[in-house]
Amino acid sequence: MADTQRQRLEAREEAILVAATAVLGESGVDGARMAEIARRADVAEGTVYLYYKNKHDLLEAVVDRFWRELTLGAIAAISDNTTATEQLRELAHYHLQSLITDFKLVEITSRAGMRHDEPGRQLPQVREYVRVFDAIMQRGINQQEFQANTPIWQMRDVFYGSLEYSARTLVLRAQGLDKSVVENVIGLFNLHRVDADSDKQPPSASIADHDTIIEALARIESKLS
Amino acid sequence: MADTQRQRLEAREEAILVAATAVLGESGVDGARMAEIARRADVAEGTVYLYYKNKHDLLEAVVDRFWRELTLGAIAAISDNTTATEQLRELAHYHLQSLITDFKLVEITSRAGMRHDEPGRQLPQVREYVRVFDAIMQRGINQQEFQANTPIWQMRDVFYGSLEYSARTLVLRAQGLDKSVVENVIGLFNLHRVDADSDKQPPSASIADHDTIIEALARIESKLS
DNA sequence: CGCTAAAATGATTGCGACTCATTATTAATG
DNA sequence: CATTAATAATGAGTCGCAATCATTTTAGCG
Repeated sequence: MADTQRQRLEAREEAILVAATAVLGESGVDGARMAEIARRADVAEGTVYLYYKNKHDLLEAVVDRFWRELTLGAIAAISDNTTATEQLRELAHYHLQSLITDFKLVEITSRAGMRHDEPGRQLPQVREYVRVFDAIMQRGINQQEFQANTPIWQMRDVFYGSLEYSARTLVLRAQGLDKSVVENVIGLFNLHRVDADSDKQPPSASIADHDTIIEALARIESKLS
Repeated sequence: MADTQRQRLEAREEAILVAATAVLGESGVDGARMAEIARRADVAEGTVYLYYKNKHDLLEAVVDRFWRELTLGAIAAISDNTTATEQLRELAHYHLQSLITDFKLVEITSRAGMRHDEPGRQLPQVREYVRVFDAIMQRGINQQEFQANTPIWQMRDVFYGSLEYSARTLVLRAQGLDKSVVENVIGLFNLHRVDADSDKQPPSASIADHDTIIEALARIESKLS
């Protein structure tokens, strides 16, 4: 049947993509050999080029899929009936965890977006991914949970920038996910609320996380009145 | 004279580095040809390899010099007799401006640090550069201008992460430096302004208890709205 | 000068991405 | 089924470029 034929083609394309993801993850972009990818996908080297124009194209496809799945995961990780702040916390936690787990693919991503003629370029699927943040933030602003005095794009850059740099640090130190990072980043967006109550802010603690608790209590307390 | 000889060698090395910086900036890492670099430095292709082991080595040297100069610029950009907050503002301004101006070299930097075996790796000179932030922040904490409840490395990641992402956005939109970004980032650090009476606090509970508390607080908070 | 070591050269090599003439497979048709 | 056209797959061969190295040039010194 024509249907089976089509499925076989899709299966081949998929096999190549899977093989490419594995090899790129293991060896990095420069270390990855097209011959090795073809071998693992169980196709001839020339066949790869029937499905992907060149190595960079294949790289983009791998990265694209990664972020598409990450987007789905992010949406799934967010509870429906909760505050924007809590959703932001869930997103931050999911994002940081993902970055740490697949940091190599994150690095490869920046590689895929590099074109000497168009600096700073982001892949479409990455742009799609960050919309998750935008949606939460917009809702938080609409419901006056967040203040709208800073443009969303700036908050987005703070959010993703902080988390990526934090992930890099944690990966570098071979630490796992550090929840205090998440709380710290979330805290950045509660700035103004906490500030309003700052006159009764207690002295600092020697342990960083301690303040996280105090701040959460402050937020809760402010909501009760 | 031996002195003249040495100077000639250094001049050659310098010429190669300058040529490499130009070509890499114009064509990107993959687009840059060693032959072109040699040509511009007015040496034979083989000569380049007397000074730099290979292309990646040359790339690292270019990036290394860039960040060394940036470090000097940052130190110069900071006033001596002012508050830590103001110094932070000056640093943020200088950093963002530099990132925008030389964004290509920033992208190339991440490329230079990529090694498939050691993810997240940062070049030594970049590590040196971020010390400028650390010094300011440490002083701010010592003088109780900032609170010490968040580890410096987390603040550093917030600072540089936010600014790099913001720079990317601004470059992408072909906007120039946006001072509101600087103010926004600085604002993040005024969050935890210290109150006059910051004294000792008892150490926190065990990690297990701590996480339980955080999660319980999150649940409670989410139910309040 | 002549001699030696250091420096520079560029033709040559090796590797790996990509091509393309050839072969194999599938679908269509009588 | 046999025949044929169209589509898919192959892998030996091409080509571009980083890196090498046998050869030549230059510098230092008595």
